[in-house]
Amino acid sequence: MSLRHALLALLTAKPMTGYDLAKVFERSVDYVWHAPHSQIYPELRRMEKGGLVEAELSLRGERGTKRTYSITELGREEVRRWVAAPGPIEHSRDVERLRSTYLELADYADARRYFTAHLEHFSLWEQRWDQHARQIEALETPLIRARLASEGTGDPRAAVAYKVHTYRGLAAQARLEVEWATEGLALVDRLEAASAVDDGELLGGAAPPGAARPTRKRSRPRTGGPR
Amino acid sequence: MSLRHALLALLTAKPMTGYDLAKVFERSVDYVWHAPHSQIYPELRRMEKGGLVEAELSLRGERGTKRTYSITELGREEVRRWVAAPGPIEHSRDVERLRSTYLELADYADARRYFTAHLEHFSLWEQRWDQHARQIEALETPLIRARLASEGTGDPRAAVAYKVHTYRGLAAQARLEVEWATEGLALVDRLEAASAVDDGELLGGAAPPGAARPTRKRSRPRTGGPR
DNA sequence: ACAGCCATGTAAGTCGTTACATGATTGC
DNA sequence: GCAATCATGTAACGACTTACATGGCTGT
Repeated sequence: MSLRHALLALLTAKPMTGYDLAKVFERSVDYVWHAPHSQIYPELRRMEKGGLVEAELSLRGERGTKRTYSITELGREEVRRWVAAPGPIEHSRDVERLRSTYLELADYADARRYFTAHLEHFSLWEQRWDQHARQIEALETPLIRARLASEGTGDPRAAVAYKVHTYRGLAAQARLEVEWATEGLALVDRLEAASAVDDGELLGGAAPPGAARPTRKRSRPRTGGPR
Repeated sequence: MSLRHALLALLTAKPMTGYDLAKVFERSVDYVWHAPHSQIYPELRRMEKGGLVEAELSLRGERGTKRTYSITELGREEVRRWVAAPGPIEHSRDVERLRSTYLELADYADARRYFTAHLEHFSLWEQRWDQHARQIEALETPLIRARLASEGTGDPRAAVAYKVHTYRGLAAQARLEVEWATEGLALVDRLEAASAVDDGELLGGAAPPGAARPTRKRSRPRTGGPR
């Protein structure tokens, strides 16, 4: 139920509509979680029923109603409880690592594409997270300003410090991913070079000495890339 | 559909039963993904229907049937396609970071508990992943031996190298998490010290000069920890 | 005989993705 | 008038969790 707590946490800063919240999730700034509006609207309704949030209605045209949600005291308690209750940490489930475990099934060109895409993705995110950390530190985002202006949300210096620490942590993670991908590219180079040497030896007629190395078998010809 | 590909990738090493596969996922070794048997058995059936795997049946008692699955050529193609096709990297969705963003809602003792639990969790995993990388490098796990003995699975040196690189990457990630949590603990100390100083000043009667600092308001008394 | 592991499943429910669907307001 | 953005929903489907349920084999 993390979506619920993410929404409650955001609403401690200021009242927002479902649309606002979806924006924060989707295209913005507060990037540690993600959810589409199709998940957000029903969840807000459920939370309203549960008394965790309250909606202020305003009409738009004949039929449209805009619902601006604020967190209730019950909601505040719930989010406090959630932050303070650690609970066991979830299992890692990382598609990219899963894929990289089996890169030997692809050819060198594909492996390079894989690591290159990884590198580009995470160097983009490193920048985003790092910049976001700096913006929060400088109190430049609307959300952190709203949060500091709001009452009953704990020590404001702590609010800033924890967020900065979180986003810097994410940036450091991304930096590590970039390093890992760079090393991955170097690894592909080494593997390809080693394989080329073997082929040379084989062409030269001399089998590698002593090695009980299993047959290297290409189950089908490579489709692209020089070798 | 990563479960499907994880299963297919494991079956490239050797034929296994659902139980074997669940073991690999749950309590073992190949830890980059996780799935319970309740997810594995139906998925194997679906893959069998789709012709990606084949089951060899053996009877156990009157009614029991053991199904040992092997990957088919179609399955091999599917897993190769999956490894070679990068596809966009998924959004990060990290409950722990989400929580740490809002630690100001908890008290200092809870924040310390949070970072301590994080630290312990990831230092355990760092060891596991690092050890696993070393075991694969030394060809000590049954699975990597089976894989090297099997045919048509690409360059065996690459198979080892990519796995080692993956698990070392995971270990490095875990190491970073440990550092992050350690810094987090230091941060809590600093925040608490700063807050104690403020209280001292306030008790001494002198308001801090010039600062347009928002009111620090404790919405309810802290429940634990010295201050 | 009993414990522990081997072995396979079903069911209910939640969470999340993707696509479908509608309409209002604002600025050019 | 049109495009972009504001604003809110539903539906179908797939992924994942947790609990329930059953029975065989092996060693002590």
